[in-house]
This record gives sequence, C-alpha cells and structure tokens, in this order.
Amino acid sequence: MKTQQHPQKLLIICGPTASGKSDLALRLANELDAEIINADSMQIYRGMDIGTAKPTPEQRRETPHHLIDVADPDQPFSAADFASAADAAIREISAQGKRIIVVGGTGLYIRALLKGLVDSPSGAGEIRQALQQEARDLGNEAMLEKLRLVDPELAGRIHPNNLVRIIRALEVHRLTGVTLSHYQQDHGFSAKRYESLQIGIRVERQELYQRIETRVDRMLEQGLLEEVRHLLAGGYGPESKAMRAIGYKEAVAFLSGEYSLEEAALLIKRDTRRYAKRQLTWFNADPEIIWLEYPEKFDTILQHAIEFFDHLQEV
RNA sequence: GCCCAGGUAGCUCAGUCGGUAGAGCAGAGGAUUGAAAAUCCUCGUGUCGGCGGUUCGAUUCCGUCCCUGGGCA
Repeated sequence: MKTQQHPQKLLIICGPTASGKSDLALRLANELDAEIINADSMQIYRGMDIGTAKPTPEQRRETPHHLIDVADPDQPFSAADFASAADAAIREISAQGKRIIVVGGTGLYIRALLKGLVDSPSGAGEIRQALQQEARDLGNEAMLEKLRLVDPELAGRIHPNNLVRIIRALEVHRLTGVTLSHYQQDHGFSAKRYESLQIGIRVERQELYQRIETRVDRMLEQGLLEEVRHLLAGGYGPESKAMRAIGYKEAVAFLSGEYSLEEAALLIKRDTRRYAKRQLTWFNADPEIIWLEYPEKFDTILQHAIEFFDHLQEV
C-alpha cells in the first residue's frame, strides 16, 4: 500500500559520540535549507546541556532543532515516544517546505523512526515496578523461568543476567496476554516508514578516543560539575535517568566524595569510550549506512544529500 | 662504592618446592523491538630484564651484567 504521494525524505547522520555529528548536521542544514531533529536519548532532557554536548543556543537559533529539551530528567521517555514526537516534527517541518536532517547516536531511536517498533504497549508503570520487586525477591533465574513458561521462544534468546529484557518481556505478556515474541514475529523491522539516506561518520578508533579525551576535559572545564550540582539541587536524585547517564553518574560519585576528580575524569572517559564502541557495534550492523570521513569528505556527503533530496525515487 | 628489595600481559601484581604462567584493571568482539549514554554476553602467549652456567629440561637454582626504588656512605 504505497499510496503516499510524497514519501517523506530523511537525511540521517549517525556515528559514535564525539565523531562530529552535530557539526556536520549544522553545515548540511545550512546548505540544504533544512531543520534538525535530534536523535540522542539524553539531549531530550532539559538541564542536561554540557554533559550531552547539546548544540549551543546560538546554533539553535540559527538552525531550528527539534526534540531537544522536551522532557524533564526524571520523566520516562522511550524509543516509541521519540518516534511519535519525531513524526510530529517531521510533519511540521515539511509543512514549511523545509528539508529534514535527523542527527544522533541513539541507534534504537533511529531504527524506531525508520522501521517502527513492535505494536506492543509501553509499560513504565506499576507492572514494571511489581516485576522489579519480584525479581529482587526471587532472583533473575526465577524470572527467566516465569518467562519460559509463557514465552519459551524469547526466553531462549535472553541471557539470565539480562534482567531488563526479561522484565520487559514479562511486562508485555502481563499487559496484553500476548507474548512479545509473538509481536516480534511479523514485525522484524521490515516496515519502511520514510525514505532515508543514512550517513555514518567514520573515525579511526585511536583518533576517536583522543577526541573523547579532550571533549571530556572540556566538559569539566565548562562546568559539568556545576550542572550536576544544579540538577541534584533541582530534585533529580541519583536514581533519576539523568544521573544514570555517562558523565553525570561519575560526577555524582565525585560530589558525594566517592572518588577524586582525577578518578572521576578517568571513569567518564572510559565509560564514554565503551559507549562509543557499543554505538559502533550497533551502527556497523546496519548495512544501509554509508560511512564517510568528516570533515574530509564533506563535499561528497553534501553531494549524496542533494541527490537524495532531489531525485524523485518512488519506491 | 656497599647493602636491601624488585624487574612476569598495555598497567598493578600473583605464581611456578625446576616440566615454558594467571588474576584485576585497561582493551577487543558481539547482542540489542517503549529504560538504549540503559542492559547483557564472550575473549588472556607474554624473548617471565640480558648473557652465561648447572640440568634431560630454567621464568624458577647459581654466577654475572643492566635497569628501577629504598637505605648506608
């Protein structure tokens, strides 16, 4: 049923943290008369600016950014929330006749937007809390056993230690009476919700780690600790989503005297490196991504983008 | 110059009463369907400081040299 008359086109910029995504997106937006949609799970939150390397107010004034600062740091915000909010932003931007660039390092968000998620309900509510309590009482193995009884197929794919997945699967079953694997069966990320061109920024590992190093130092100079203090004072405790983000959790531990500033800095860097590696694992597995160096290949990227937007490719 | 303690994986170290060695951290690879900056899985060969000697066999014992730290002069 491809009756869409104007298949909406999205230029996606992805890659590991500190690879230069935001900068590239801004330059492209300038050239292409585009607006930017953020696909970073932490830039969503208000008050988390320095540690998430948000674009500056000036940059945001010059180029409108969507899905930045749309939630408070203790509010749940899921990949599905992202996808529907992005859908709305896309409608809004295209109504103005502008092009759209999606930038971010959260692979699941990008996939949710392009392919859609399974049609199962959200569940950050009481059921999840009850399941978490059950897990504390009974242990992971017992929870996996519970899952095995209702959804052996999925239980076989989840490691006993991966409680987050076990709970999510049980939650879906309790909410709907249907198993998550059943939902997944005829989904498989096969839908195509938008026309897209995905550009990944390729950076050599060593150089990437170097950039992470200097970026973390800069964040500390710019007042990451102050930002964290402010969030804590605002009532966002160590268990809030904000304080579980990289840079924030280490800052909290430093502020509570758990370790020195030097140690905190080293840990932030290490955790950021590991995060970058996980992002690379995710994006590398996506065959649709075209990998190019930036800024070296800016002209090539721009050319790809122009072709993508101008060609009337009906699918 | 003399005395003592060390020199083993990228780092910190353990160990082998002689049969070529293993932890933590760092690092690498992977998974990922409403928590995703989250969550989870897998991965340890290195002239055991150099050179000689003893021995069937030395990283282990002996000698010597080099290096590091500490002490005495």
